[in-house]
Amino acid sequence: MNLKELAEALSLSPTTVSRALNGYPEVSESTRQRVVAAAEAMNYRPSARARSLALGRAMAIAHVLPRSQHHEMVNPVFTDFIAGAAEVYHEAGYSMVLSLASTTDEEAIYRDLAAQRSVDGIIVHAPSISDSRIALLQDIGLPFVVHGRHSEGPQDYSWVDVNNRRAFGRATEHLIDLGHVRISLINGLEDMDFASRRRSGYERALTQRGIKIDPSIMASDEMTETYGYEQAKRMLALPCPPTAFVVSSIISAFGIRRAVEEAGLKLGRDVSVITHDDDLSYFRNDQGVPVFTAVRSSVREAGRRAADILTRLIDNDISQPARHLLEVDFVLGQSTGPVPALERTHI
Amino acid sequence: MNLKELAEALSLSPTTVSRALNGYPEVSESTRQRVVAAAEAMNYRPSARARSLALGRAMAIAHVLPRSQHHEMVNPVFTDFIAGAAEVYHEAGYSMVLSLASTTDEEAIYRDLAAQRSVDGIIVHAPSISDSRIALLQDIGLPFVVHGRHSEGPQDYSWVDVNNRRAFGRATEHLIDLGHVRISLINGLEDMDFASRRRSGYERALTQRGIKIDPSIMASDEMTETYGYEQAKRMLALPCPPTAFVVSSIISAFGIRRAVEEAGLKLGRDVSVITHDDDLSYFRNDQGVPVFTAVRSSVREAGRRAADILTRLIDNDISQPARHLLEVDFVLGQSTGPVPALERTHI
DNA sequence: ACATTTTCCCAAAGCGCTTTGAGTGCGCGG
DNA sequence: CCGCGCACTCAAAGCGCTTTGGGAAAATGT
Repeated sequence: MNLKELAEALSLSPTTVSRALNGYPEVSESTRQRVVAAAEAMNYRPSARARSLALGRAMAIAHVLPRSQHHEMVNPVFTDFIAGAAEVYHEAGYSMVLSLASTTDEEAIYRDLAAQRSVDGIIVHAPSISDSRIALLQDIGLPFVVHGRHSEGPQDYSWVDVNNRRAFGRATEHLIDLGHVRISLINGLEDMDFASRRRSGYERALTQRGIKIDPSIMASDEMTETYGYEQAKRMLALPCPPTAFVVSSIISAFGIRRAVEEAGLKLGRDVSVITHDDDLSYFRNDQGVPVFTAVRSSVREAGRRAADILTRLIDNDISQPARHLLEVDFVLGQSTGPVPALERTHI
Repeated sequence: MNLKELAEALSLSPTTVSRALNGYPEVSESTRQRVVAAAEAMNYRPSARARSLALGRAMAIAHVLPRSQHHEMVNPVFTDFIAGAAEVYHEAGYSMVLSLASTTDEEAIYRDLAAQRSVDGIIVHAPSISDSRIALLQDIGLPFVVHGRHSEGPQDYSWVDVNNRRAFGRATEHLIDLGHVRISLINGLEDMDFASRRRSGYERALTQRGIKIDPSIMASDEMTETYGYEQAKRMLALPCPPTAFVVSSIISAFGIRRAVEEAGLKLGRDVSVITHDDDLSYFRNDQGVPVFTAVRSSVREAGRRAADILTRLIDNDISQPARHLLEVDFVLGQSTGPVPALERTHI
């Protein structure tokens, strides 16, 4: 069923039918209703391909997810980010196309997307510290919004990010307030911008309070459960083990929890943990007293914001780049407590 | 840069350029190379929209993810499934479009996708026991592959599924072999087909070994960490608590682990757990001796298989519906052991 | 030398929609 | 009764590509 057939069935011209369906004033209300009813009855939908060809708009937005070459994994926070973004797209009539990119063919993928004109805009995920994609996209001239930021390179672009530096600063300070000195950082991959900001917040807090930064209790990798476990296990076996951990992901925090308990210690008493909490739908940390003390920021909300900005950018509702810095909630859970008395003497 | 401009730049007709780029034999090798080189140099890519309009193929595949109304959550196993599927699509030149559907507008979404001809095929996720989408899609006539199956309704469709019944039968039998009698089932949502099959495997094993099925130690819900925790906590407080759990998701298994340890018990000694393990990239359960004894089947592999079947279906490489039943690996981990002596006398 | 393939290239139509520019038929005032 | 504006409707062009059906030049056969 295409427009022409529908028009014939109605004894109208395609022009009139098209105008009727798109609500143009040139067509009388009575025929408009007739057309709409017929379209409904015959289950007619305009072909998205033809429509977007004529309109010059794809009504689609691409999400390019980097696939880490180490574990070939896709970061699970994307499900929630995407769920948030999808709400906005659905509302605005956009569809979402997903590309997984190994860092090698990434540039080619962006160029293709732009040259093929198959999408109207792009959401950039997981920017690294000096991410070449941003300059590339500016060069290409396709609207885009970054989930996160990059520290080095052009700054006049739209992004939605968490105040990572402050969040990890606060987390670290809180642990210091509780008397902890040996505070470990279990962070994401070193070249990710968010990881670098978190480390900077952590280091600044330590330095300000006169605590020396100790690389032997800092780690950086893909944030899996196993990673958290292994690092915690290793560090707890050190001659002078950490009494607290600041962690970049609740998933790794679970791994730390496992290592702590395996060592016969108790979370919140013998060892404290503060984690970043993306408020993942399948890892809610908000029932009663949360399991983990956490700095929390909903990644789903970030998805909504990013999608909202991007659709506006495409519609030319806004011309200036929009930045959105989300502050975290500091939620007190069961995983933190004062440094054990025994340790205090250690200092 | 479009085809016409490129053709003009080369002093050739659009026809010839198109044929050259698509490797038709009617154009001489020398001009073909000239065209390809120019296209490369001028960074020309055919417009996907125009191409698919002319070709009648969208070169796109839709994944429709149901969004549960309870928690508005998107099942995190999708990231891995999608990662697997994306590998195949990339190879075959397809792009992937994602739709999140609340169960209410689901039917409309499928009809739209079909009528708009914006995709060439669909992957159906998370089928319920009698899933109306399958009959709907057959009716519409769009190629599709189901990740999972449905038990009631038409059977002549393509699917990729895990042998859930056997997997959970084996898991349950293993626990019985270890002397367990009070075996709990922590399952997914009741109306999901996979959950029903798993329950059936569990119940059959119990029945065959003469153990009564006890609904008070069976639960069914969205498989979050919290859910596992809460159910385990509740059940461990029963007058006659379970000594073992069969669990549908490693995420919930972590919740159970938390409840077990909070109760001062030890996994694998006091309480046994066997979980289904999708081999998620961020929850690897395969380092050294796995944390959990598990029935494992890579959901990423399932994604690859489903995508492979779908692309073949679209290309008419296969005409018959293809079914693919994946068997699980039974991996022995640290979370299982013989029933505690104390409990044995309980029987 | 001419007829006949073969090789290479092109003009034009068509995919299904939107949109421009141009009619129709109607009621209205003069 | 005529001409004008208004309210509707339509034919046709265009979006950027593929593909059909030729056609001219070059290569081959006799």
